[in-house]
Amino acid sequence: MEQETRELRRVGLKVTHPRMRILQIFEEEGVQHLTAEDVYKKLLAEQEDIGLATVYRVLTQFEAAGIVVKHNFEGGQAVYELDRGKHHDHMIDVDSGKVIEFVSEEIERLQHEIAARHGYVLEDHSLVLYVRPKGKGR
Amino acid sequence: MEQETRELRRVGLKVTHPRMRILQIFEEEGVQHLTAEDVYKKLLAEQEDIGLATVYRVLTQFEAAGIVVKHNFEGGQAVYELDRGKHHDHMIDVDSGKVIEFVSEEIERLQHEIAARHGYVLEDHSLVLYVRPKGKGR
DNA sequence: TTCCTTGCAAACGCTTTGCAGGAAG
DNA sequence: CTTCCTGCAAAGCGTTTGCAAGGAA
Repeated sequence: MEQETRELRRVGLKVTHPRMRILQIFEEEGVQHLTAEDVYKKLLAEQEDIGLATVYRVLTQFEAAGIVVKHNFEGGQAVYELDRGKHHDHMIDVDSGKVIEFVSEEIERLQHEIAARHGYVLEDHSLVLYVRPKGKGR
Repeated sequence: MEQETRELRRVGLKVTHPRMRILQIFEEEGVQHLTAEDVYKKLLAEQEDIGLATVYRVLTQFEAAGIVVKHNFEGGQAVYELDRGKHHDHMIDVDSGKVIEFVSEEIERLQHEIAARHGYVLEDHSLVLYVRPKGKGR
């Protein structure tokens, strides 16, 4: 409560009920990757009367403020996760839809190298591995 | 003409005018990455009376047939390119929107390694580097 | 003749926006 | 009290689909 209030003030957003509740949802244990609709449904389940449009607006503001990171994985819906500061890429289990995070300094390094080799500076990147549990053939 | 006809027959699609023209557009010199709308506009410019819905349908069929590969880069529109057999990833110049292709055996290898380390088999992946010309600060 | 394919317009799914009332500072 | 925020409904955008007419094999 205190923490969320400070976080919102820090990024210059008014401390409103919808923003507090949405921020809290992302800070719950075990919550990692949520679509706008996931957030909306969680709010409904908690008897909150917050519109889907507001969820989108708040998530967009959170993204601009660096509170949250947005990912455009395959399949329409964008996914959001709290920005905990440490960069990582994602692996998606195509059977279960589960999202696994990973970090590879080696790949990060190679990316910069490749960009440089072509006369560019790496600004950002998107890497997603689509995987299947070992042994469960297609 | 002959070539396209064979290609369509090979994948079991009837040889129709829209399919021929769309395939030809992708085989033009210098053409690499096109959105459905890019294709549609090129057809219009050539006085072809082919609907946008048909372009989408044909591209979807081409993708299923392995004639074309679809990419979901940032920003709404999907991008298609001819599948020339050799896998590669993409680098996007965020200033000009230019798309550059590259291959890194090293990164490919690391991806398999990372998936394996987590008990998975790599089925597919998506890697896009967002870059800016060296020396042109943000 | 028999499917497959096409163009059109309508429908779709996700996201954004205009507006008027309501809350935060 | 002023400005920002919200819910609602409508609009937007890229893509898909139902339908009846038209074309390939």
